Amino acid sequence: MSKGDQTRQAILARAFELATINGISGLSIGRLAEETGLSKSGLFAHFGSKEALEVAVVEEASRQFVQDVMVPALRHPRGEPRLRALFDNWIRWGQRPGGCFFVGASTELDERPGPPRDALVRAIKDWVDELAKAVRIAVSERHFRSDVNPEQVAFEIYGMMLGMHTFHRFLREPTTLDRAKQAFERLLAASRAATPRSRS
Amino acid sequence: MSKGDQTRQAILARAFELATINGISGLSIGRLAEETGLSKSGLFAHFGSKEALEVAVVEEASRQFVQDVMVPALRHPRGEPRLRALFDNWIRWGQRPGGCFFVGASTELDERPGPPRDALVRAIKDWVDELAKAVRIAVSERHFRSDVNPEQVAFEIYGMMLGMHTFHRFLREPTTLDRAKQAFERLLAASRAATPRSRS
DNA sequence: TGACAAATAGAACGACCGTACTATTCTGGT
DNA sequence: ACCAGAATAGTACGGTCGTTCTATTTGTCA
Repeated sequence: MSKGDQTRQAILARAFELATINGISGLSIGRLAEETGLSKSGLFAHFGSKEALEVAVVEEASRQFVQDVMVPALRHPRGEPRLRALFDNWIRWGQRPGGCFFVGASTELDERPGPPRDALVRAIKDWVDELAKAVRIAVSERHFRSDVNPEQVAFEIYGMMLGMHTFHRFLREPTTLDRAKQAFERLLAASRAATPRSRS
Repeated sequence: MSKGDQTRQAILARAFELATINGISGLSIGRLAEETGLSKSGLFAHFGSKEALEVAVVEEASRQFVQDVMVPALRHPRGEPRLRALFDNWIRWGQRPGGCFFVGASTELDERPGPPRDALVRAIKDWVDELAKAVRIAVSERHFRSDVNPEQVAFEIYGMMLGMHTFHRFLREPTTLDRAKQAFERLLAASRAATPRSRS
C-alpha cells in the first residue's frame, strides 16, 4: 500500500465518522483537513472534487457495513439464526456515535441526484436484498412458512430499524430497544411455520 | 392580521416547502429571500436569527401537519377507523414534494442540540402520542384486544412510515405502497380482537 | 544515490453564508 | 392628512465553502 493510499484510507476513515455525525453535506474539506492534520489542498488532491469525496465516503461506509454487519452473520446457521444475527449486528452498528450512516445519508440525498446518491442507493439495495435473501433461506430451511414473502419481510425489518433509529437517537426513548426486539419477535412469530399440532 | 404577520406567514409557507426538499440546513436566508421577493435583510428582520427561523419552520410544519393529517381523522369514528384515517392521511402527507418534512428533519437535527431540535422533538412526540391514543381508543372500543400495547403499536406504525419513505422516495421502489399497506394490515390483524367463534 | 514522480503545502479566487447597521418606504391609527 | 412606528431595502463585514495554481517536500525505483 503506497503512501498515498495509506493517507487516503486514513482520510476516509475519519470522513466516515464525521459524516455519520454531521451528515454527508456537513462534511467540509477544510474541517476534514484539520482533523486529519493535512492541508486543505493536500487533502483535496486525493479526491479532485467534493462530490468524489462523498462517493468515496459512501463506499467506505458500505465496506465497513459489509465487514461489521454482513460478514459476521455468515458464521451463523442458515435461516432464522442468521436473520437474527443480521438484526443484532445492525443494532450494534446503529449504536456507534452518530447512529447509522445510511439512515442519515438516505434522507439527505433523496432529493439530490448524482453519483453520491447512486452509490448510496446501490449500497442500501444490496443490504435490503441481503435481508430478503436471509428470509428466503429461512423459508427454504422450513423455519418460515412457504407463503412468507421475503421482500415484504425485508421491508418490514428495515422499517423497524428506521423506527428504532428515530426513537432511540432522536426522541431518546429509553424503551426503544425493547420495542424493536418485540416488533422483530412478532414478525418472526408471524412468519414461523405453524406449530406441529396444527394440520399434519 | 398585520402586514408584517402576512409577510411572515408567506415566508414560512415557502420556507417549509424548501426545507422539505433541501432539508432544514439547506435553507439559506439569501435563497429564501429571493424566492419570496424580499431583500435578505428585510426577511432576516422577521426572525432575528437563522436559528429562530428554523424553529418557526418547525412550528409551521407542525401546524400544517395537525391541519392536514390529524384534524381530518377526527371526523372518522373512534377506534380502528380513525387509526386507518391517520395512516392514510400520513401517506398522503408524505407524497408532497420532498416527502415528509419530519423524516428529513429528525435525522438532520438528531446530533444538533438546540431550540430547533427541541421544537421538532415536541412535534414528533405529539404525533406518536396521537397514534398511541388512537390505538388506545381502539382497545377501549373493543376493536383491538385488551392486551395490545398502544405505545408498541405506535412505534411499529411509525417504523412502517419511515420504511415507506425510504423505499418510495429514496429507493424508488414501485411496490412500496402495497408493502406499507400490507404491513399495516398485518399489524391490525394481529391486534384485532379474536373472532367471535373462538372462546365465547 | 540520483532522478523522476507522487504527495503535500501555501496562497489566492469568487461565491455564498449569517449578521449588523443605517437608510428608506410603507401602514395604520388619530 | 399626518405622523409615529413598523416593514423593508441597501450595504458592508468577517467567515467558510470548494476549487485552482504554483511551489515544495517526500517517497520510490533504477
